[in-house]
Amino acid sequence: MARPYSFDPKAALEAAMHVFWQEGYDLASLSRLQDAMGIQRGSLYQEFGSKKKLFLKALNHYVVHFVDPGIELLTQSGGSGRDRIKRFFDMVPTDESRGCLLCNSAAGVAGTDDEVRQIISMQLGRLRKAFDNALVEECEDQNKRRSEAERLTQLYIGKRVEARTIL
Amino acid sequence: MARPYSFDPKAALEAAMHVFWQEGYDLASLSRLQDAMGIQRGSLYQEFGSKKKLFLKALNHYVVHFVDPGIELLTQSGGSGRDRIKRFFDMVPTDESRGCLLCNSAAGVAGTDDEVRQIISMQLGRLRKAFDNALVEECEDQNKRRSEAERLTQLYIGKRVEARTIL
DNA sequence: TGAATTGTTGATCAAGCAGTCAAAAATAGT
DNA sequence: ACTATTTTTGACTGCTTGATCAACAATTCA
Repeated sequence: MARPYSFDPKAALEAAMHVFWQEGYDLASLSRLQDAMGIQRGSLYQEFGSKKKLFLKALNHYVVHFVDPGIELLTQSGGSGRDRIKRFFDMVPTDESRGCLLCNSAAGVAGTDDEVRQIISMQLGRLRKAFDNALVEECEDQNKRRSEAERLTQLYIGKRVEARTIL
Repeated sequence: MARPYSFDPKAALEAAMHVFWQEGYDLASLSRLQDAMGIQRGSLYQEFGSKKKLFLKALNHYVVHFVDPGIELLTQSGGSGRDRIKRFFDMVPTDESRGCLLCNSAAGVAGTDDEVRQIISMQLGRLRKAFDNALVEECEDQNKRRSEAERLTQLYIGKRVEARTIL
């Protein structure tokens, strides 16, 4: 027995994700966010608590929708490991001038917020592990495999950050 | 016939560079900058014009001191190309939690400021060209060389951005 | 010494920020 | 229709931001 929601929290979160993706954490103002989300200030705070909490949920939304599919591709068993890695990099957009929210946040807000830093570190760790998994067939040396997975992770980050510099 | 400077502009610029490096363009407030530079607001504006102009000069200072030496190493003729590339990557710090100002700016302010974007793009282009130059002996195919130079540039960016996520 | 010139200072400005809150609106149960 | 409960609204708060400016200090040249 209460007033029902007039907005879809998932849709609002997605809109917030795009603002953070486009403008970065610092430049994404509450005014800009509430405009994009189509809700008022109070509703935003009632639903999400704070700007940082909203960002963390938006980041999680991004991971689920844009990182997990890649990790799944690397982890599932269709084709050889090298093949899956090739398909992964074929999927990486090079014309997305916003880059990758995870990588942008690594180079940005992760430097001043320890909680964000840990989350980014953990998510990049998942990607590294997925690369490692895809290399398991062709490389038995655990150390070589680890360092190759590391290289591939860095290559992914580099590709997406560099994409931001070419309009 | 006028009052002389009471501060060293080069030293002030270097201090500003470190603030931008540590905190990023947006979070580097004028108050924080003038504290680090040891000068007052008015002097800062008289000498550097605006926050953005100060940043551009600080970025240039960074390039001269931290990027150019690497480019020189890749370009000069000591040892084989592969050897110079190996030495280049041996020099890349992996424990610098601030990462690289150029890469941080690519993932950050380059997204909202076109002039910055172009400068970063140009500087990364210099690095790519230096890699290409170092590959000239061992690879005659111009296309393969270009794409390998691109890979190495992306690897550099990835290494330095990833370094920011591990304390 | 005094006038001219330039650097330095710190108070001040409007604008924008993240976050709060009391009042209004919309529902469900009685 | 009335009450209880929850959401929504937008004005408001105190604070920080980048930038400006008039008064003041330090120097050079005459």
